[in-house]
Amino acid sequence: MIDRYQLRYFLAVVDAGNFSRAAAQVNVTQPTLSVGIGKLEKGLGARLFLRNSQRVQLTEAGVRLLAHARAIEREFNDLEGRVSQTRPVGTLRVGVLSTIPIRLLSGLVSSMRSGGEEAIELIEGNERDLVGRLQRRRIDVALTLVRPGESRFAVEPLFEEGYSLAAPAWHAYADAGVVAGDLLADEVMIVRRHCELLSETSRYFTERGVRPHFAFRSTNDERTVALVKAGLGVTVIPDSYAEPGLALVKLAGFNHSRRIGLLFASPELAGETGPQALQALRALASCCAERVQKSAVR
Amino acid sequence: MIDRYQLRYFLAVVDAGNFSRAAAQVNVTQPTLSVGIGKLEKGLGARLFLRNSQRVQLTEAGVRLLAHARAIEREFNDLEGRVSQTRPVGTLRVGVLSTIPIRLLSGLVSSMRSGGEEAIELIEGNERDLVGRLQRRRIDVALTLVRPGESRFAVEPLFEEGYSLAAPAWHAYADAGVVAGDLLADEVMIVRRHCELLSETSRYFTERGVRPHFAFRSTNDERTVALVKAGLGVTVIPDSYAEPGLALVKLAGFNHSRRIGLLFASPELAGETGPQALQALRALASCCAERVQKSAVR
DNA sequence: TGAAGACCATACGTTTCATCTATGATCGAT
DNA sequence: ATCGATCATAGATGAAACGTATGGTCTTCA
Repeated sequence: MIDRYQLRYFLAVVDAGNFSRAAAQVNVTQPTLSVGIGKLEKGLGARLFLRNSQRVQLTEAGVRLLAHARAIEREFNDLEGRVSQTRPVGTLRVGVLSTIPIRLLSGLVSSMRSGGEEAIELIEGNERDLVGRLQRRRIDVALTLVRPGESRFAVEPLFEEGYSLAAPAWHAYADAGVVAGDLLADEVMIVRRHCELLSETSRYFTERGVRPHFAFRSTNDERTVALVKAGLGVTVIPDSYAEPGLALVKLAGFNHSRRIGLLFASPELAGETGPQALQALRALASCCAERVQKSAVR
Repeated sequence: MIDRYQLRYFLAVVDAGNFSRAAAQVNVTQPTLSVGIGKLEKGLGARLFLRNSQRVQLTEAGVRLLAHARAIEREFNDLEGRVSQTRPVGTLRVGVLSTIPIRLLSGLVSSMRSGGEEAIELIEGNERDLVGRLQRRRIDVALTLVRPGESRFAVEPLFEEGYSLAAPAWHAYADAGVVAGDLLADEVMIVRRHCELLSETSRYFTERGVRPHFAFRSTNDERTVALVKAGLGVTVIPDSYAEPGLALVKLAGFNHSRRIGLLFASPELAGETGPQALQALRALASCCAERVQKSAVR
């Protein structure tokens, strides 16, 4: 049965003119889009594109599909816009990367609660998820990773941070500052399954001949931190998770960092316009400034 | 993101008036439909049904969704009907249960090839799949399981068959006729993963204290038969898979059978109307008659 | 009032499949 | 020839759709 995502892929190819750009447009990789179009074609029993070199061209069946596909996508978007519970005006919908500690947002939330009648709504998700929501205007702003070449959205960078090995404060390496990866062969580890650097982290250790035992795998960083403090094991985690009782130690040769910032659904929001938006931005900014300061002091 | 299947569930509930009947209508279980509706509601951020006892009632958001959902489903159906490659008129689209041996269909195909200008098109699928295609008129007739209370489609029963243990012809039990399940403790087995009786089969053996070693798991019955004949192991399979070199032995106490027949997308097809349909039916019927005969001789 | 039945929700395990990474094939251009 | 651009294919993985089992809440009826 034909599914929605296949139509989105199809429309993206029509818009973009080739598979690779289309894949970027819908935030998937090129092979993913390729098999998606393949499934659609098989499902319909008709080729949709002529894959000449240098250009894809709609077949007759493709042209026929196009009208339907556009109609369906428009209707879906309508639906998502209109059926949802009408939120109070002045509500800022903020997407939050799920690998960002909620502690960073407490300040924002409380300042909004005390600061007037504007409301705020938080939506968690991974990077792809959030970008998708931004594109479809389901959120107004996202607190997420900022990639170097970001061109789809207006950006306001907030801070950059590294990753460290997190261990309980009483751990042998707690005060070391830096530790070499290959010394960690006997450490029990905890896997943060949704970490942006999951594959890089595992490569880092395997390259150093370390095959750690994993005591826990979770997508909940707050739980992970609690278990690290309790002594179950150690983990690799962004520096902003620093908190009392948790020691953060740099891993020698693990030189990754991430840039966190705000992505805006519409460029106008990025300016100084919109009282509630402005207020929220300021709150976030000050909040992050604090954090960076703490981290430096650490 | 809202997906097509969720809208189908939603429409089914609106049509059927309660979740259980709706689930039957879209060929899923009630819990499956329940969580599907739940996802849709969470995705929209609004309740769609008031679950009063005895009746579900549309909320305001539900009413708003209804129009969009109907429009989208209509458009999807249109699309599937119109965009597909126009097949030559007179083509009979036959759905075939994937656990039915293709050998049964060879006769049909060759008789169609020699029998005039009518064409035939075969579509494989499991039971749910085929029922879905029938309902959406993507196939004209399905050669599949016939359930006792079938009321959605016109039915033409063809034959009933049991299941047997399939072993190579030189196997110790090959000429036994019947064998007790608990004697098979040391047999290597092959799992037919899409078998309708997979869970019943595994229960049959566990109840008799048999925990077989599985040498192969496949969804391809022709490969399975080939491997059984080659001596890799034994398997439980419908009797119609009988062929030279393969011994079929009844399992004592394993008294399951399946009824195979034709389900028709439209009642008119079930009659004597339609020259090419008629011809195809006769071919199938005679084909199956042959098979039953062979099986009796076995 | 208590047992039974109809109905929906939840928990948990399994399987499917959308997606990823890695790699190959094809074609133009330099 | 080689490189870069493009799409296809293969294999692995993780998310989620789905089924089975079960529990809770009504209504009905003895």
